Amino acid sequence: MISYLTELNKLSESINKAIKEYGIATSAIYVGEPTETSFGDITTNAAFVLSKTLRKSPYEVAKDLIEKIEFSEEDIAVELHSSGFINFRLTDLFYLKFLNQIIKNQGYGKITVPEKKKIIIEHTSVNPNKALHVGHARNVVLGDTFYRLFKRLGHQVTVLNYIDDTGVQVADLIVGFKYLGYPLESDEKYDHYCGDVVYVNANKAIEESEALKKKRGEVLKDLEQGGEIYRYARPIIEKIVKEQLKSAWNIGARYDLLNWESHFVHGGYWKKMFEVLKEKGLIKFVTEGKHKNCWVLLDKKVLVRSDGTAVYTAKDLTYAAWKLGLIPDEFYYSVFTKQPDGSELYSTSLDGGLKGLYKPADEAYILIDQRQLPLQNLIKDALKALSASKDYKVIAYGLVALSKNTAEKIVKGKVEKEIVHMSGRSGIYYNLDDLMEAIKQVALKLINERNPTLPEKEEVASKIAVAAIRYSLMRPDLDKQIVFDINDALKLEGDTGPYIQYTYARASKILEKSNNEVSLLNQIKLSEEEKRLLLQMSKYDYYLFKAYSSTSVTALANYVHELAFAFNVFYEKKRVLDEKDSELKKMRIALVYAYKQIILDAMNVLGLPELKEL
RNA sequence: GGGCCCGUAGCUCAGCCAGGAUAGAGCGUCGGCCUUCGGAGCCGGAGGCCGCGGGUUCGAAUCCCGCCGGGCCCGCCA
Repeated sequence: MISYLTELNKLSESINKAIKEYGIATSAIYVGEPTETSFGDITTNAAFVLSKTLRKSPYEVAKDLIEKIEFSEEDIAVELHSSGFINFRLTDLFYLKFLNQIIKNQGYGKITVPEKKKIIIEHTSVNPNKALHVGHARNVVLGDTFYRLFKRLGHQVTVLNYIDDTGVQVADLIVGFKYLGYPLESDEKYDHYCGDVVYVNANKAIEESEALKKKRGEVLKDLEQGGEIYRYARPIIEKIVKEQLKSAWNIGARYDLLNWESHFVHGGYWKKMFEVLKEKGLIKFVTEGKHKNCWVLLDKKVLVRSDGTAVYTAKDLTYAAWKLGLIPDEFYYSVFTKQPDGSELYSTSLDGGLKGLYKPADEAYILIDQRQLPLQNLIKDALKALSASKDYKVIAYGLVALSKNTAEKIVKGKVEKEIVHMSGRSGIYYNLDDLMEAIKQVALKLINERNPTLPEKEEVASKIAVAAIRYSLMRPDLDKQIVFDINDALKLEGDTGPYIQYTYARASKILEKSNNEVSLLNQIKLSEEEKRLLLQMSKYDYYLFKAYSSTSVTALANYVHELAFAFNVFYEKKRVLDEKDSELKKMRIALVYAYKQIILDAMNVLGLPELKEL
């Protein structure tokens, strides 16, 4: 394998080896990208770190150290900077080998972690009583992107979606249908109808009526017990889930398994969990104080009330433990539906189907918004105490709120606050399907202006919308709150998903016109733009691993944008097809070919749909 | 009362984890590139006490402490 990362690792090793000759225990030696590209491709601050103990200037140390570092001069050139940084540059020969490798492999090649793991990732998990809004979309996009990343790195990944079909939100909806007379059918998309009309109004009515509150309590109890009302509700819920899935599929997501909360409840999983917790001494029965007669987890959180019923966190904990195989799996599994990517989506079941379909995971990831972090960390601590070898990983992200502007459009009136939080209950949210449609219309308009003869405009516009939505939701750092503004969301220029798709289309067009005549190179002569593009291309694996080890796709998305930018600069400055020098032309075709392979690979990881033309 | 996150250009954000070389993008703005392998592009200009104060250090946007501003969480609820 020839890549930036492999060269970086080799250098890092040999720098550390060279430092050992000084007999100094090293810590925090940086070997990596320099702050500015003009300094080189790889840099190290080793001389600064050593200068303290050696009592010499960084430059003096670097001058000496540089002689001790071993590397292949074929691939790397070294430079000593007057500041004391040692900078390395990849050579033309390195790039020649790198290009040929891609041409031979017809792609970047295998990028595999040293240790393949069984990973479970849970995302989406939206209450099945309404449509997905842009806040849920952040969860779906991040979850699906991590799934794609793990998969790309060679892990065995299972994607779960948890359906809370026994909660209050569903109970509200059922009250609306059963006692408030809302019709069971509608011409509207069903999840929109249920969320926008039935749930919002039912909730309002329930809050205002003690009698309805009592009814809701009965519904809730029946859902838990799997009685008559549960059987009435089940088909309604399934219909909503199917619509929610469509919205998620539309932006490129897929799942392996639906976990129904009712199956955990009716299957008695909490009782099993309770026994495990008791046996390991993680929960204690409290005999006095404010938690008298309750069972408390890790001296922090009540899990069983004084009346003997379990709190919601108990269900969360049970589910988490099940993922890691800490309680036995007694479910049956059956096919719920077929997905657009051709795969089958399974569902848990209590009566009939396959058994033991899913093996416990080594690592279980869950995507949550920041508000749930304290609770999920508690679960993480509890699981750690149950089994040290298993890893429960929480990926928390900032909330998606609405800008004042956008909120005013939804409530159709004045809004005081600069930022408005979405709320399914009060009907303040921007639905994902609506966003898709709005961006699609903008894209369609652009296509009609710029490329009116393009075939399958609708489909192309959809793919542009997917790229725009996914990129904008994965690009900000996880910690950052996103203030969603519809006017900003409709912009398709600059640092966006479509920008990246566009460079792929440009590369595809050139290759198509060259009749795809790509062949291995014997020599190489590179301009600044070409070298810069190749450098970016060689860094692909470096950023994939970085995204995995830091559990963040921000830097990866950023990198892909820079890669696309490097291609655009090359494209502006150098001609490919009308280049007179045949060797140069051959080299540039190879370069474009390699770019296309890598950007496509990257787009697959980020879930940006491929477009040969737009 | 206790805790978490954010604060970098007019706006939206990278960079902070592993301190180091002139703090970078996008949008907007002003100007340039249609003799176009497709302009959803490229090039340039203007625009920064990196929230404030202190500390550590030869060196701080980055680490530590305090404050200010914004968002959020903390029930035997779900």
